[in-house]
Amino acid sequence: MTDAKNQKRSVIRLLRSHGITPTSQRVKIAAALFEKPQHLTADQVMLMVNQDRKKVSKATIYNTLGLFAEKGLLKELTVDANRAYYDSTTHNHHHFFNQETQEMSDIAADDIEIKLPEQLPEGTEIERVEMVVYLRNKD
Amino acid sequence: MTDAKNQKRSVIRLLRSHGITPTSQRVKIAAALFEKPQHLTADQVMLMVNQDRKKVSKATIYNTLGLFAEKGLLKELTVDANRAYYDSTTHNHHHFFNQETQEMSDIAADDIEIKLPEQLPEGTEIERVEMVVYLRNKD
DNA sequence: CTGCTTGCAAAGGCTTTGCAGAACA
DNA sequence: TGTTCTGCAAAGCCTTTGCAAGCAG
Repeated sequence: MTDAKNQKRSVIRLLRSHGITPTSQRVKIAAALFEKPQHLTADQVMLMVNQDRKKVSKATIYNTLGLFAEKGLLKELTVDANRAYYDSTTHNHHHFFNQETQEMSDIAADDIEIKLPEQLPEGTEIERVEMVVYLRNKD
Repeated sequence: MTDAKNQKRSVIRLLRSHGITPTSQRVKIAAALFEKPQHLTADQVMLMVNQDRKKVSKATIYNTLGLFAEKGLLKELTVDANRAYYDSTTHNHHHFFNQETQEMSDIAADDIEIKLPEQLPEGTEIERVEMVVYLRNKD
């Protein structure tokens, strides 16, 4: 069996295991996303997925990214007020973001240390912690 | 002299000290913002400022908030993909953000501890660090 | 078959911009 | 008087939504 077919199968398995019906569009999007750890905007996903003849519509890209995030396959990041970024790696970690180049990279878990406050506002609990180190180019 | 007049004078001084020509609209906006530490969206500033007869236009609100942020009077926060928040306190600190209520609050500097990575991506330097603890209501 | 998905285009929310008139220095 | 600022409306960008046609189970 070819590698491509194997990859497709494992993507389908991944979707099913998260309660997502694997349509051809979703499989195509998932294959692009989960190929490697990366941080992508909806537009970038659109470009990756629409290289060939069979196009996936913008609406479906957005709906699918939203669905994947909701089902825990992706993490939506709030690093840039102008557009959403989706992280194909969902384990807990943080980010560098270079605003000049729009490039994001991960901060390895053991390169950072955060001691959170013990006192939270009345009646609340932590949902998640997002830390972003904004960078600029030197000189 | 009245307190209101004194407050107006100090706002004008503040603007001038940051190289901003104090027009009546800017003074009005600044007076609302710097009354106390707070986190406001453009819309909220609009509401605060337009209680009385003399209205400030939406364009001017946006332009002024952008100008204040550029001149270092305000800090623009990226906590919510849907809208920008402006923090009237610019010293370095972090935030709680309750997504259900849209409420933000400060995390006191000594309630938190962050050890940043020593290794930054090639050719970059840190511009700022933004950490947000996203909250949900308990139960 | 019956419901879930897709694609298109239109609508929506926040923010920026072009430009003419008003205010400032 | 020359420059800067304001307000209005229009435009822009990213994202969501309504709906008819298509596909999955």
